[in-house]
Amino acid sequence: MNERLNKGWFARPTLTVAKDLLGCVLVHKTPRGAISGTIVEVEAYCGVTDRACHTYGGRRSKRNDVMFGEAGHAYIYLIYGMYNCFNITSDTDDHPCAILIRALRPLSGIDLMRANSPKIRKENELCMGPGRLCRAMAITRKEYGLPLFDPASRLYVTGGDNVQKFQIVKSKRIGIDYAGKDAERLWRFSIKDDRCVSHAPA
DNA sequence: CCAAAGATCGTCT
DNA sequence: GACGATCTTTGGA
Repeated sequence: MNERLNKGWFARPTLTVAKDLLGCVLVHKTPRGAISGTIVEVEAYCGVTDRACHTYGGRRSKRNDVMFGEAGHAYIYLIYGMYNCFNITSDTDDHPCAILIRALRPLSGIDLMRANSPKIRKENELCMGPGRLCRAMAITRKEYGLPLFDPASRLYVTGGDNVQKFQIVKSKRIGIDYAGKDAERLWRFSIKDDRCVSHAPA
C-alpha cells in the first residue's frame, strides 16, 4: 500500500479518516529533495458543531475557505505569529472538517529536515508538534489548498504498511480550553508508545 | 528536570 | 486591538 491516497479515501467521516491516517506516510517533494515521515499523532476537528473547529457555527472566511470544499486538500494556517499548522480537509462537501497532523516519525530526507530545523538535535523531535513538523517538512501557507490526491501534487499521503501493528491512544485535543464541552472530547489519536508523539498520554 | 515568559502576525471583532 | 489547534529560551531547583 504505497499508493497515493485518493479523494474518496479522505471523503469519509472525519474520525475514521483521522484514525486511519496513523501509520500513513506524509511526503513533500521539495526542490531540494523529498522529505517524508510516518504519521503518529493527529487531531480531528469536526465541523460546524465543534467549538474547537475553525468552521464552528458555519463561520467562513478567507483563512478556512478550503475546508468548505472537497476533502483531501491542504489546510494550512499561521499560529502565534510564527508557526504553520498543517491539516487535511476531510468528510463530505457539506461538512467542513479537517484533521490536524501533529507529529511524524521522520522517514526520509532527514538531512533536509535538519537543515530546515538546525536547532533541533534529536531526530525524534524534528517533527514533534504541528509547528515543528511544518518547519522540518518545509510546509508553509504556499501549500495552502493543494489537492493531495492529485497525481501532480508535490504534497501527498501514501497508505501505511497495512500489516503494521500498533495500538491507538485516544486523548483530549491540545490547546483548546476555550471550547467548553468539546474540549473534553477524545478526538486526538496517537500511536501508543511512539517516541515522536508530542505530548504524554493524557 | 521543570515552570514561566517571550516571540510575533494574520485574522476576526 | 486582542488573541491563538506553538515552540524556544531562560532561570531556578
